[in-house]
Amino acid sequence: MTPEDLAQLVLESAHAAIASGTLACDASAVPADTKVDRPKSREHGDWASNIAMQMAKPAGLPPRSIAEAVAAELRIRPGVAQVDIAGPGFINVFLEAGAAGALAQTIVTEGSAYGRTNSSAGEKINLEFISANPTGPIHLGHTRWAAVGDAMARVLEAAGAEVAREFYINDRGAQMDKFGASVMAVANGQPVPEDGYHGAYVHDLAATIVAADPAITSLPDDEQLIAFREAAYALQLRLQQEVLDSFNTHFDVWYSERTLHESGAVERGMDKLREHGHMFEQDGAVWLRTTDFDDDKDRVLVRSNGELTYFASDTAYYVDKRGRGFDRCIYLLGADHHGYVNRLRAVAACAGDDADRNIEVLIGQLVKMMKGGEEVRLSKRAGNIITLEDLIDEVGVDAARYSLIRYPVDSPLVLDLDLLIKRTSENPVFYVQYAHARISSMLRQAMDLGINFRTEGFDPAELVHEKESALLAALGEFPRVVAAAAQLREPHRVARYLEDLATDYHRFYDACRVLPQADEAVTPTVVARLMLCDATRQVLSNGLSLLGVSAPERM
RNA sequence: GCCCGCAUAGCUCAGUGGAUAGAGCGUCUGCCUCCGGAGCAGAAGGCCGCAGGUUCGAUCCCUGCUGCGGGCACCA
Repeated sequence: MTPEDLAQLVLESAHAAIASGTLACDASAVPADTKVDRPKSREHGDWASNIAMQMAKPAGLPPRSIAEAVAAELRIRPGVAQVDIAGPGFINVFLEAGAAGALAQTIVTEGSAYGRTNSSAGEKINLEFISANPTGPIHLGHTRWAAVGDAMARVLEAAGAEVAREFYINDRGAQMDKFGASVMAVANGQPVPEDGYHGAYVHDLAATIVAADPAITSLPDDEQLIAFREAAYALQLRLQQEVLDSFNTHFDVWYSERTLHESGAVERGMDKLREHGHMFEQDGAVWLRTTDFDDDKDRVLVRSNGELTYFASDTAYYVDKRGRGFDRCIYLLGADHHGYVNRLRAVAACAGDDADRNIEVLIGQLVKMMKGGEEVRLSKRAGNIITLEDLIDEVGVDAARYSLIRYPVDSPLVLDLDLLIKRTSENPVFYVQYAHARISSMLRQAMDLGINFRTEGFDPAELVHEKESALLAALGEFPRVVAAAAQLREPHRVARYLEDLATDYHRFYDACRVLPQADEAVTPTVVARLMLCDATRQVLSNGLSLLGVSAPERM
């Protein structure tokens, strides 16, 4: 029995108590939905319901008497072993061992599908993250979203949402020219312009480009600038894509700002805004009156010199996303962009959308790296910027992703590189992966011993040990953890859950012998415990997969 | 000045209205003739920043204050 099944029984019981007259109130006092929680202390039961407190006010009855009436109905429901009332009106439920234990087989049968729900079904989400300029490597400022954004997409999909991961390429405007000029200067042995790009990577780009096309430096300056700009753009973009691929972060759409302009999307976006009457002209510029919707000041779309602002592209891009059928456009931005939140929301409102529904801007605080007790400021590769590639080289993909994902994004993050390369319990990713490897090892041995627990008569009622029922309860929570992580846009919940699950497993392992020793027989207990182990392994694997972290069978 | 976020154990941090507020590290004490000790059990350690409010009940929601971080372009 899953916790969701039990919650249904609780609702059923409440309605039954009213129908039979033992609970003297209207059926409308029963909430439409309810859930059961794991009590902090196991002595309180396997699961607890607070439905009596929820109903107290609408029913106009004391919570304890409601609890008594609901409990009486619950007691006669199948799978329920014992029901107690405690404190102000908690209903504590003990499940029959067979009902609780059956979950192990359910999980093994469902396999990688266990944990998937349709709690976010029907949502069509555009998830934009990173969107680094193609003028340099993916750096530390992008890494948090590279991991969290990707995990969020996976979690949303597991909750049934349709998700497009999108990367917006700012390949237009003055910065691109400065980028091209910088590479060109280096290639010609000249100093990089003051306002250009000075990273060491510019030298690598120049060298690669000249090696591929030695004649490039013989072109006239104006042609050469364009040639370098385009070659460097293509090369740098490919490098970004490669490093993100190696980081297990894959995008469905790489959206070029240039194509936005070439396709007429900018004009269409402006038309849409004009249509809703929030555009105006002043001082020779065209403005969007974002102050109609909570922005601090109005924003310029077309400068007095006739050039389109970056903001004009942003608005067009938003309108374009909506035109492609996404009803939720999620933006993942760094804290240094938090000033954009109100203006982006205002854009949605100016386009006639609901800023609370159609657009969501999530802000992540910044990331620092520490090593040897000091902040890391220098990159091996790029000179003055720490790159994602540096981080991967330093600690590996799994440790990097996991440690970036396991914290909520709304507080600043400090990565301790010394800790992340440690293969000890100080490093949570190894703690979780170790549990998976440990179980995998045991299952291999079971196979060597010829124990086929999947086909050998599983009796769920064997799983009666306190540590076994604690583990089962934890396993039962996985689907709702994933659903909550999706709904709240907080993939770190999955990581924290996995750490708790690993702890519950290790406790079980410590208390309960699984495999038969020496010449002992294969008992029903052995079979049942192996099923429980495999169920745990499956959930650890499913959870790690949602984070884009590997689940090793040996380590 | 205005806007956003944060404040929980010595340190790094979980905990989106429920029972005795948790984990890791650090400190102290135990557990491998036995399935992976990369593990487990226990001890010590707290004005959940301060003050009000809402609630049967607040670390959680609201207001004010204090402290810290970030942001306020006809830049990209």
